[in-house]
Amino acid sequence: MKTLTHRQQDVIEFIGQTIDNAGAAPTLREIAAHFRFRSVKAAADHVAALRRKGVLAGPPRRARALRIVDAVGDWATARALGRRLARLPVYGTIPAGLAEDRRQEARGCVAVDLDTLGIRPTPRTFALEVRGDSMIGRHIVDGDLVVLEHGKMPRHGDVVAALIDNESTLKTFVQERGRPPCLKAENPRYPKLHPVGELVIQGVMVGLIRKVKV
Amino acid sequence: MKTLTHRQQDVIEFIGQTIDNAGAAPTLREIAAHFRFRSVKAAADHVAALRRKGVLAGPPRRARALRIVDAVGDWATARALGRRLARLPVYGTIPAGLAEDRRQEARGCVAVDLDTLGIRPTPRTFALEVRGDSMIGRHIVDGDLVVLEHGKMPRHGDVVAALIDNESTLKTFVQERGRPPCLKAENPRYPKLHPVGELVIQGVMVGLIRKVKV
DNA sequence: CTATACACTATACATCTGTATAGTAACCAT
DNA sequence: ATGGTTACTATACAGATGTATAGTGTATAG
Repeated sequence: MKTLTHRQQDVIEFIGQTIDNAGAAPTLREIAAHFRFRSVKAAADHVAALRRKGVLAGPPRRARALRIVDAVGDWATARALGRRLARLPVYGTIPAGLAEDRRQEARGCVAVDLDTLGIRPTPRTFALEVRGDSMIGRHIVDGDLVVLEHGKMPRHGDVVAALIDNESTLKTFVQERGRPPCLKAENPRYPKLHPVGELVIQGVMVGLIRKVKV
Repeated sequence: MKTLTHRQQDVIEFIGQTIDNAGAAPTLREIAAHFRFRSVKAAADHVAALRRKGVLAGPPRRARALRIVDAVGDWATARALGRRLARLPVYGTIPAGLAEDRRQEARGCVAVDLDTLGIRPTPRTFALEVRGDSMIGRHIVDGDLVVLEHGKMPRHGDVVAALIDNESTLKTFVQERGRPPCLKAENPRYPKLHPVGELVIQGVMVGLIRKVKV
């Protein structure tokens, strides 16, 4: 990675501070005003250079859309940006397609501390309210809120949400060598195996939230 | 606090998600596009209403400068999305006194959506990282984060944190009529009963957060 | 019935914002 | 000396953006 000049470090530090304080990146003119540039181009040049060096990102031509790339390096700005929260849609049952319009079928929302759950804020992350005790063997009980990530490759032993008979159910993903993958319910009272072929894996479990009834 | 309409909750939820995903608040036209408004004014009206109700802030006439009034502050109740969030201290083991100095011994912090967990934001609410499987019978496993409320009266069957041999352990609170209350471990491999008399109940479980190792 | 809040459509406008062109000046390596 | 990078000034412009005016329809409360 290319190193940043002193001036460039100043600029990216100001951008980071503005993001932390104001919640949004500064405009080029705000950068220019802060450093008393008489020309916006000076700020634009700096931002362009920082983009070129890979420490700034974001779509072009968009106001306040600058994002600081979390870089590892000497200059990495020590930004203590608190905890990152994501607001995930909660489903009672996941609609079949899991397309764009997820929000409309969502039952509500849950704010999740990403650092605590150790997950990245994928737009395809969602929560599912568990019904029944088919996963009691994995200590997932009725009423639990399971956080799932869509589009992730399930591995052997992962808990997944699958669409069975037009209903979302939690199952354990079983993949033994030389055999086709199956789904297993973690409760002796439930049918043990389902073929995976015709099924749709809607998400892989990454976390769980339980509310204790008081 | 004025309540938000359903539509307003949708709008602020979208704003929050955009901030989380893109790093910057959406413009009025982006909001309008997302909800398929044919007029920007619809989005402007919603934002104005959310500003009036105190859940949105930020300087006017500035692009992407919307901020959701932060709820993750200290113990002061605030709201994001009409949701109240609290930042709870996490302990590996609860210090004996459970006095003021909790933050210093705290291992970390977890932001919790109070509405999801259905708890009130008591300053005496905290989290405990579970070690061992003494509560496996209640489907609490090693590594789980148990949210507890201090000072609450435990009732029969509640899961409580108790100080035993200078260590915090989770137990089930047992109170049968005509007998003194006891503590019970939910694992046959553990001693079943403890007298309550000399013990200190440090908190009553109100919620649980599980992180799935990936 | 009237008034008020809500949820919009349609159009317009001043300003904000990113980007561009055309330079100046200092420094550094070849 | 020559070309390249850095660090700016000055001016300009198209499109993005917040805000405003005018109006429609639908609830809900007094």
